[in-house]
Amino acid sequence: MGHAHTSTETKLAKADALCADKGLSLTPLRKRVLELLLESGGPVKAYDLLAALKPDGSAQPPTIYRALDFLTQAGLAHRVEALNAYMACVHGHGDEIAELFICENCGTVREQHAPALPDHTPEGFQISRSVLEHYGRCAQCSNA
Amino acid sequence: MGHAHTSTETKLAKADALCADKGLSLTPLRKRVLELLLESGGPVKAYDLLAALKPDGSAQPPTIYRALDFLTQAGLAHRVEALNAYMACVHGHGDEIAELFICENCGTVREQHAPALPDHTPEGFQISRSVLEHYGRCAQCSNA
DNA sequence: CGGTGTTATGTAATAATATGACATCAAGCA
DNA sequence: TGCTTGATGTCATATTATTACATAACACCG
Repeated sequence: MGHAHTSTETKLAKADALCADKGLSLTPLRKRVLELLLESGGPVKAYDLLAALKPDGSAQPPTIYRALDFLTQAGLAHRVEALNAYMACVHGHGDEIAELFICENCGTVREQHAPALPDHTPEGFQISRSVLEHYGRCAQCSNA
Repeated sequence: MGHAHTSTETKLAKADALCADKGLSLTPLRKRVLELLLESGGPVKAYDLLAALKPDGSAQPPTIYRALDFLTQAGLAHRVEALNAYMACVHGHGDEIAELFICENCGTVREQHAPALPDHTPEGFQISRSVLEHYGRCAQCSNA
């Protein structure tokens, strides 16, 4: 099978399994939002998802924010803080944090695990969530 | 003098010097905003700054956003991405990035330089700005 | 001195992002 | 059946940020 590009369906199936494991319910709505994120392949704005979900404009903001909350809690999506956007997260990071490289020119995002960030945590501080994002220009756009 | 707590005025003077160096102009308005940030000692929301600036409500949003843009460009303040807030940055980080530890309970933020983050930068990616923020509970609040 | 360009600020309007509150619905189960 | 719980629908509104254009301040040059 190689390591090539996993299909959206496969990823959705994985998400199903993962939710089943954790006792979470990946409802049709939530699954559809995840699918939209996967199809996009990059960060997507909440209101764009909302529009994609119901092109007639009939869906209200809480719909999408709730789905996104669920997906981020479940570890199936990240919020890209500095873009106010969201993206699918296919690889379950265990406790490792996601490290994002975001091209300000073309908008592509490269994601990787950030293994073993050196620890400067103040004595006694309990981390619940970490954000590590880099902005700049990707190789393509640097050359242009 | 010890290393104890540097006064706001001292920090403002430093900011003046720093701007002079770089050929930037720390106007009264910008300086006042920096002062407000310094006085607060923590992250402050844009609209709160706006209110503090002109308690009569006469100041408009662009006023504060422009000042904040200037300060962040000048390296005198950071935007705390995941809070949509801003805080003064007294120590000029050279090229090192700021690492923030943000207590979700009491709202305090501890800032440090993040020396030598291990480099996972994709080949050719040019970083212009990095965000490293940790959310959780500080020592005080963990115990409580 | 007057004109001209540049940077900073003022002001009005509106866009973009996000949440609160309450109603409804569907599934599981006492 | 009726109750409880979790999910979704819907309306209203709060919060955060930008666009566009007007004015002011100030240096520079003729």
